[in-house]
Amino acid sequence: MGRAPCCDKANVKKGPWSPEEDAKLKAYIEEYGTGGNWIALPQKIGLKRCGKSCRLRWLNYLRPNLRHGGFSEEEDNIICSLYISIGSRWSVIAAQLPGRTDNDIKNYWNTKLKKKLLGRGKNSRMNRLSAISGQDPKDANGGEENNYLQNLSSSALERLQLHMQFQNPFSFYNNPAFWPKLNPFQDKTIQSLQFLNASNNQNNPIQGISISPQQAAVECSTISNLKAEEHQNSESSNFVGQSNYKGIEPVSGFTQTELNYLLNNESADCLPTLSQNIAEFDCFKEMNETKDNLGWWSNDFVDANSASSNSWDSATKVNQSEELYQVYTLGYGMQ
DNA sequence: AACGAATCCAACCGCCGGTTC
DNA sequence: GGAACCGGCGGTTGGATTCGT
Repeated sequence: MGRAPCCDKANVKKGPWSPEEDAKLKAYIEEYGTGGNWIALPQKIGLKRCGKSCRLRWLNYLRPNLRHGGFSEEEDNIICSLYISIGSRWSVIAAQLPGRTDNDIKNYWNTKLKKKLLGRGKNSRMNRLSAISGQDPKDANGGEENNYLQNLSSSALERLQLHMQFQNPFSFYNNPAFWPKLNPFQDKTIQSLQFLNASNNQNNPIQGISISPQQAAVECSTISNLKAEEHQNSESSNFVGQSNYKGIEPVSGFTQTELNYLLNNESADCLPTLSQNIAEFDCFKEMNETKDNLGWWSNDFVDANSASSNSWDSATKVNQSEELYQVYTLGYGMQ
């Protein structure tokens, strides 16, 4: 049996709100509150609107103390940092920015901040390729890479790209207590890695691999429940302080200086590791060009997932880890 | 000035989890 | 216990606006 619609869609108005509708809704809520029932609200007021639409209008536009546009650099940093840490949980991010709505932040990220952030890295790569080859940067970045990108969800890709710009000292594979029980997906990864190892020249082991296939598979797996719970438990305690967002220490480990560099073109001279990584920044550079370093994967993968996993249900975990598995296997030509 | 492309953002959609009955 | 209901959320859409040629 299907779910009953929240309203009679044939008799509700859709589209932009008129000033009269806004005034009615605002006046009623300010005087009587929502009454704990958005669905019944439009009928009480005499609005031909869906209750959900009323709720959205109130929350995103009419309620007091809202700010629109004009995001500060500090807010940019917070949004960026939180996005990298917890993903597209806009309501959580909005909770750290007084006066901002999740919708506003989501739009701001999608239209401006994302481009600002990822554009930097992309340009760095393009410029580097251009300098090396003398080619037009647009041509230097082959179509094959674009095919990889098309196979990824934007969220997974963005966050992976951002994570790749930094070295994270947290070593997942050095902490067996965090290793989850293997599931079929992980077994698949193991098999792929074993195949990869077997097909590689035994005398030419992949340089720099410091982990076993089992360990790599663990890293490519869904993040362990332990890490998820750990983060979930720590999440609320992180978001405390004089202002709402003071005290946040994102799981990604971005420092203020690093974020300033990414967002505001500040100097990276004082960031040897960062500047090195930025200069080489591209999602699949290491995969495509060297196949010799899995170090970034272990840390970044684990970190990206652990940070966002606290809201995953089991199906989502599988899907997201599958996405990252795609990153992994596509990059190494396993598929 | 005119047109198409790109961008912005308000609003909608559908899913999920919690609550109520 | 489970169906119905509701609020909340993130993803997506499409109209309006701005930009580039």
